[in-house]
Amino acid sequence: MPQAEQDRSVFRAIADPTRRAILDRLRKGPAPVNELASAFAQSRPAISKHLRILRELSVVSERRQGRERVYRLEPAELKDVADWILPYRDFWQQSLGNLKSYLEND
Amino acid sequence: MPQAEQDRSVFRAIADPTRRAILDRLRKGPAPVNELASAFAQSRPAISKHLRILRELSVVSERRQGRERVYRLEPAELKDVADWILPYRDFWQQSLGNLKSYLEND
DNA sequence: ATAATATGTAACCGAATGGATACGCATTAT
DNA sequence: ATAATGCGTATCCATTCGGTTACATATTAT
Repeated sequence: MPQAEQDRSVFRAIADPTRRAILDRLRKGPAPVNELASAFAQSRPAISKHLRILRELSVVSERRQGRERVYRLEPAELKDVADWILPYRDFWQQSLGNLKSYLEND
Repeated sequence: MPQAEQDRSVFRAIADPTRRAILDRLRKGPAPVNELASAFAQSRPAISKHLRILRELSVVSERRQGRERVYRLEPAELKDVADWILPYRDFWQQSLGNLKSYLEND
């Protein structure tokens, strides 16, 4: 039986906590690899692999500057996540509403 | 060297497309396992395993009803995802703004 | 009582994941 | 010209993942 078709969506990209931390860092502005890697206990090649995944999913872009590679956040693809989560918002707002009326009517 | 500490966050839960589809289905209302499983080509035990992961992360709850187990969406934990994605929204709104002014001023 | 139904779990398996180390290749410094 | 720096890639390895089939257990139907 064939495996489930590879899920190369941005949901996989943000499943890893290291990659989320990289993205969080890049929100403050572009950064070269060594700076990104210095924030983690892992080896630099490990960070390179994470960056590659983020690159391939277009969540970050890279531009060469001298011998450095400066990475920049490209959040457009993250919109898929925001769009997916959106309808669920109604649910926990509704739950909050239920709690509110429960507290008020009791 | 120890492996990365297990990421048992809801981000892992929604990384799998089958689990996202289960959650999407449950937005329409609670459902027993067989009904959930009938939507997929996979075996029922495979779905049971997905449900277990969602259960352990409190993204769904289960109540026994006769010999069925009815699963219900518990979206509170999904708020972590919504909270995480929120600051990125500013970025793509900003990008849209840049595009808009580019189009207008050219 | 027995059979059928609904579902979870155990055991197993191949592929993917995330890490490490070793190496190669540009680019910059000396 | 040579050394040092920055970073990607190749290879390897253990663990996790997502699937399967076989089985166990509880509930309902006959």
